[in-house]
Amino acid sequence: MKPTLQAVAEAVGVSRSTVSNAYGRPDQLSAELRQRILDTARQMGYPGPNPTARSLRRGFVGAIGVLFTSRLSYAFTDPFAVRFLTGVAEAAERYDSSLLLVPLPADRAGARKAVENAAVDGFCVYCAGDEGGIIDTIRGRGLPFVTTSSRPREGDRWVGIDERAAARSAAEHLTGLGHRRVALLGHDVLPDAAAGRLRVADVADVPHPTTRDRLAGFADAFAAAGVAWSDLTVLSAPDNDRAAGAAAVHSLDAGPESPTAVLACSDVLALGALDALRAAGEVGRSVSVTGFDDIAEAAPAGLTTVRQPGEEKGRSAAALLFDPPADASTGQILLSTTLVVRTSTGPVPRS
Amino acid sequence: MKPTLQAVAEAVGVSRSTVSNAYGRPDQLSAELRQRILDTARQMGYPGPNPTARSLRRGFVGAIGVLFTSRLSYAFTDPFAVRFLTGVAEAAERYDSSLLLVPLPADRAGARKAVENAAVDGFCVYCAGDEGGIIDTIRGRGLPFVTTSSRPREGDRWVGIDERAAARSAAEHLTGLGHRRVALLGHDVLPDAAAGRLRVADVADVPHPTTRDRLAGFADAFAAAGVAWSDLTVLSAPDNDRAAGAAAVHSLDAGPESPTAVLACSDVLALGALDALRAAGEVGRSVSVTGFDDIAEAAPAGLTTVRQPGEEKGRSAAALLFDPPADASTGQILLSTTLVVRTSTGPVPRS
DNA sequence: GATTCAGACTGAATCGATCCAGAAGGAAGG
DNA sequence: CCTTCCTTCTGGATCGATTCAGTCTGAATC
Repeated sequence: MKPTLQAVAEAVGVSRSTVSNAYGRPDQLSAELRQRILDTARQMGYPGPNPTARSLRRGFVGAIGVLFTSRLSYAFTDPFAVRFLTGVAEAAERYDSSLLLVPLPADRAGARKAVENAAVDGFCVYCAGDEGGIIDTIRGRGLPFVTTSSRPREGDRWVGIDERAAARSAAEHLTGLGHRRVALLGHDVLPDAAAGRLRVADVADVPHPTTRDRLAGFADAFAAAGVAWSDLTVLSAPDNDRAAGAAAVHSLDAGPESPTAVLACSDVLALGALDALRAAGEVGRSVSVTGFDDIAEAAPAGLTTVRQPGEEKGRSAAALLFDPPADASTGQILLSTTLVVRTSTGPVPRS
Repeated sequence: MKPTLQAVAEAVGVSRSTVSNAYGRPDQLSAELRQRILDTARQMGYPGPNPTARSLRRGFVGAIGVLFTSRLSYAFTDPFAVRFLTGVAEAAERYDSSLLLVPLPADRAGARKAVENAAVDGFCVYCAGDEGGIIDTIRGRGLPFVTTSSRPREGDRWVGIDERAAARSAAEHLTGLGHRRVALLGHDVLPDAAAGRLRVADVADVPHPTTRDRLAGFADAFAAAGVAWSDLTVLSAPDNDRAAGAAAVHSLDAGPESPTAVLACSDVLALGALDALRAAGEVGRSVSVTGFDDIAEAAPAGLTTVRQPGEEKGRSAAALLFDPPADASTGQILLSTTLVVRTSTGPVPRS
């Protein structure tokens, strides 16, 4: 068993307070005594104050929690999530804080427990529409938190983009090129829905807020161009990855009535769409594709997409947690987006 | 202030133990009383047992630490490190444990402190040759740990590959194709060395164990083919990323005596090498390139490389931590590697 | 010589739970 | 009726530190 601070105190013949001070407040004791304490401590194999006990007494932990809506191990496979995490990590480094990644079990009760048991000073929540009442659980613990969901509650700290306007800009690019018959591709557009083509009565029915907002933004542009929501094809992918995007686009049957463009809610889905179109022989961009995020793979693939600052998002979220704005109304950071036009989009081919 | 367990106990009129049991050991009290306790707790806004206090008393935390040799935010930019982390996360999910990512300050003392202050039950150390005495600090705390460095100490838990043999296989592929004049490309080959071409008297001088072993493996194959270490060109990149790899290869001057192949110690460096060669107009693989790791970008780029199982490495490391082998001698897991031949390598062009 | 003051160190209270030996009460067994 | 045995609940010890109000000592000030 490792010795405790108490044991060191006894060995040196001083009080516990003094040993504690030797570690945490060097100015509270003479240099010689401090050295003597540290020496015997080392010699006894005392590893320094127990972090847990210290946290308990001090009332703070020195770590912030990061919560992902999806399974934790999936989060790492999503390039944009990784960029977010990179930003959070940068901030954590600067503030000398650790990052606690908390896996959330799929069941509501389990997720709740996981959040309640996390020893942290606050939370960064990545892209949750408060599925499973996570946010409420955090609030219940009285811990500060920052979300990146589309719908911040009044007074909550938040960092994000104008999802709807950003999506609209991509769609307007396509309407400008003459596209009217298009497919919208999102992840889990409707709950429990099969993959592939879907009938969605109303955009408001889409449960995931980010997907909903982006689809709505797409729809805005097409409405302005005279295309009704009901005339848009909606494709759903069961996962937010390349393969699922490809599979969804495969479900479209080719033909004179098939879409001239695919607007995806994320780059990974868009890249999948490109894969599928290439496999189907639709070379030379007979079908335009747009993505969202501008991940690293987008540029080499020539994907036209909406760029949002991933690392910046993470950095800002963490910063908002570490030094909270004096005025609560300053707690919402809106980041800007840019449409990046590459080769994956072009005018409607005359058939 | 949030109420404590004590406050709930008083409100219900029972002892603290009973409230504690209501949360942690439902079988220790009647169902009705338990319900009554839980109800008043909820109503009082009691968020459940304080995780830190619980950890202190119980003596375990429910989180494992993950340590990276490099800056934490850099780790996320390295695709192979992310795959490792994905594997660790998978295991953590299965074992209901959280992951504490601890940023290590650059200075030795700071790094030591960071490790000492981490509230965890054990550590996974990614790719450290015990820089800064990290391993010793962990050992000093008496915590279990798993390393992935090339040189495990007797009895330490470890998961990794035979770096030297794996590297040798890549080099043998090239000697088989007739290459004799080649460049070896690694990250920080010598301490404080300038980027680019380097004189390395002996492979043993390379400080980073992984780089050292891989370079040694390359050298083995060439030695067998009659090429001495001193006849090999060594290139050093200041960072382990694509840009640095490209820059290092740029420093080679073209000419009849220039290398016919570049053997990189990682895929990102190799991809950078390809970038540089392409930029220099060396199209049609007049220069062969090999990488190491087989990250996702390797296949689309046609990069010949040594595949090592990234997620598996993380998964095994975490598993080794969560359920330690009964027999200490079983604590070393050697994963296998495969040479994946793609289009980036070919026979020496006849000039 | 009395007073003040700074520096060095101590001790008890505290952080918020969990654990364990044991008490109280009632049911079952002989 | 007395034992034995459960079930249910209690109280105090404990986990390993930090904090803060003091105490003590010796030097400086007037």
